[in-house]
Amino acid sequence: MFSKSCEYGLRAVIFIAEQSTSQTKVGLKTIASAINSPEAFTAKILQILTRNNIVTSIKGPYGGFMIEEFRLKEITLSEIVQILDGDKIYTGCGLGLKQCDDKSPCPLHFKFIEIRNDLKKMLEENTLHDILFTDTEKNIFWLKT
Amino acid sequence: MFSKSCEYGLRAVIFIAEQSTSQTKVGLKTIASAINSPEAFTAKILQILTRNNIVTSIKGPYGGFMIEEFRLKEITLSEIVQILDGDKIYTGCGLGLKQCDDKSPCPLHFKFIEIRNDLKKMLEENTLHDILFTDTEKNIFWLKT
DNA sequence: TTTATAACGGATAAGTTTATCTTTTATAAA
DNA sequence: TTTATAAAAGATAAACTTATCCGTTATAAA
Repeated sequence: MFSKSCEYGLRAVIFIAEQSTSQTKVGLKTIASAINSPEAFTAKILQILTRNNIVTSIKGPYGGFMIEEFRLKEITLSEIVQILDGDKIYTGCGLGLKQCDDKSPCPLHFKFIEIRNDLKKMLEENTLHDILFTDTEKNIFWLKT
Repeated sequence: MFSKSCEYGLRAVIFIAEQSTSQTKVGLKTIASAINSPEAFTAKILQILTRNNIVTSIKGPYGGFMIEEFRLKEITLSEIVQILDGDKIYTGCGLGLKQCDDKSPCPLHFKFIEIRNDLKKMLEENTLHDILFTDTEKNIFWLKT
């Protein structure tokens, strides 16, 4: 569904968001080991997310990554996916055709948009805050592994 | 969503299916140019689909690819996708976690399976016959381009 | 039986994504 | 101000996907 970059990126952001709720800034090593991702590669992804104002980075000793609290209710999963994977997941034809739309649809077109719109809607509707505070206890598990 | 291989494969199969309804066997060149895909690469994909009994191939002069009529109502999009892309699209976690399931779900788990199940259902419910004979006139367009 | 045709199969190349390494830049604390 | 620390940035490598090339095999028609 998503690229590796995007998967790591989502995991990293969710982890950082979790920590940020207790004002805790986290470093790269901590993040990578928590979400089980390759460190250097994760660093690259975090750079992109920093440039795109999803996370805030602080250099130097006691530095690390964080997300400002008020941002938790603003940032949607959709934004993160768009930054890391572009919008091919939203706009592309299921069969990879360039000239496929409502007017001249491929054989799968209408069946596809339905599902894609659901995905899009889900990603747009869920902010980091939603992810952290729905399901309460369940969603911490993956930090432990 | 799908890999290039899978996109080309789906297009090729749908095209061959279309031609097969009028007992017409089609060659590689015809297929590749009809669906606008690289010839040699498409050949590889058709080999896989032949080995997996999706299409039937006939070698030699007047040879080509076809799908037996009774198979049109048996072959689902799901089968084709599984052969070409495996089942990562059905089974993988949205965040790429290995240990993610109903028992210990990642933060996106339940929101994800819903959409993935819809996709799965759609692919499983649609046979080649369905693709060819719903939407009638609309679905021929892409042969012309 | 020979010839031409078209799919098959193996090897190889190009392109992209994933991943690592090394140097630079910023900054907090001594 | 110096030192240690941690992110940023650039270069490079490994792995995978996409794509092409070429010799082999099967087969229909002459």
